[in-house]
Amino acid sequence: MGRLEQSLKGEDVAGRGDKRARGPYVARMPRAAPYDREQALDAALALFWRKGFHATSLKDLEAELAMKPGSIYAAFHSKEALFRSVLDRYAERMRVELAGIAGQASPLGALSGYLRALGGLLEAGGPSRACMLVKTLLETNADHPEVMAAARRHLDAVEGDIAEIFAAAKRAGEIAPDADPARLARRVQSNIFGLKVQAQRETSGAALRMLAEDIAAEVEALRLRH
Amino acid sequence: MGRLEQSLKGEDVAGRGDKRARGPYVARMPRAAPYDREQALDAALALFWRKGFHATSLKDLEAELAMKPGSIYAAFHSKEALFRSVLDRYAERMRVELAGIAGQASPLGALSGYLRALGGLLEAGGPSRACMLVKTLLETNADHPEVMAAARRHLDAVEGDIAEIFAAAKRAGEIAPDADPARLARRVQSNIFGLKVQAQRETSGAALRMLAEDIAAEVEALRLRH
DNA sequence: GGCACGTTTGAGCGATCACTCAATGGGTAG
DNA sequence: CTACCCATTGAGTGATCGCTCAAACGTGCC
Repeated sequence: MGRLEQSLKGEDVAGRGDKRARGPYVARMPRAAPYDREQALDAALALFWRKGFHATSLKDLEAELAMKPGSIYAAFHSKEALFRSVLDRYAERMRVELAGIAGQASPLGALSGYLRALGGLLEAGGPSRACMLVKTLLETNADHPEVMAAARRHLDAVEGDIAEIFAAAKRAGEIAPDADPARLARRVQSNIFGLKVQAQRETSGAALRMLAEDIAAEVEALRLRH
Repeated sequence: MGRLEQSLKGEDVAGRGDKRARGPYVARMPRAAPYDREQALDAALALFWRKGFHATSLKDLEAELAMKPGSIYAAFHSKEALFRSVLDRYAERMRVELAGIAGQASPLGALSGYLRALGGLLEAGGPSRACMLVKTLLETNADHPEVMAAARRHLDAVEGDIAEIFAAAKRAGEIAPDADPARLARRVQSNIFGLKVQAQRETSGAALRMLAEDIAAEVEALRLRH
């Protein structure tokens, strides 16, 4: 189990009470948590994704999570740690999407379909059009090395997932046997980066759909003719 | 003269002394400014480009510009106004680069050469590998609407400049007469966005060069065969 | 009911934020 | 040289930052 999944499983279900050392384990039902950790993380995700790390204050989080500062710190340790948990959550969801593509009968077709669907990004509601990993990569500097490292690690993992799609396409005989999945993956990932930045500009939906169409066509062009 | 150029000319050369209303103009040589405005703007550009708007504090600026807070406010009015001046400066320099391409005998060749050269981004020193306009677009929210609007406006202008390159290529007979410069421009701009984000990840220089090669080849593929 | 336990609370901590203004001092005109 | 003018100074403004902790409180066990 990778670090990513591990942290997503939720570093002990109710992560509080880890400040003082405790005696031997006593079977006792602790008080039911009056907040829903999953729900709180989702709320934090929406907030951080929309506003970014620096522009999100604890006051914002208190309001969005409906938690007092003490509770937030007991549950998540610090603003930065909460952000990292949220970033893990975001990356994991993105990876689940991509893992579904590699499993399809036609990985290449599924990928181009996924890319074409990104053309509708402006219509889809959500905290932000841009990729949270990219936003984090661009706004983070040496002052928060662990956040930056986490973003890079997640981007590497996503790139690997895309490479796996191409590997599957190769196994299915959809693309040339000598194709380089890693290189193709980097190219596709760059295309997604670029498209999502364009979506953040809020240009016309038509322009975005054309762009997605171009990108999807580029992937389809890899398909071998029989 | 566009707003961009106007603001770059430097909203009155020594922008101070505009606080109190003055009497009729008196010909008098003011004291020579003990700081160099151009140099200060360059220093601010490097700092803001590297750290972003939110993560750059006035204290950082005081150190980098070697100016005291009062002087900074007298010269640039506010942190946000200084940032906008700096963003204008950045965009103008980018546009100068692009304008040089459209003027070449082979605009298409010059463009693909420019793109291929982006493969060396990791070796080139500089405040950041990523595009400052994109960084600003992604980190800015409704709290700073004018900054966000400025970033969008500059990105539109840059896209227009790239479209002009394709228009020039069309006039030179390099690409198909029915090619759509606007669509091609958006595609190339997205490619640049994606590549610069990849550069910010600090992946290997070899991978970046391959990516730049792929992007340049895509542009060259538009060339008509004779 | 009463005790023990641990979570939640929220006022408030010191630090830092963007920013101001009375005082300073260097330069020019006469 | 003296007088004046204005750009520069930098200590200090109130607000907000991320964060803490003693007190209040709800829950399960006896």
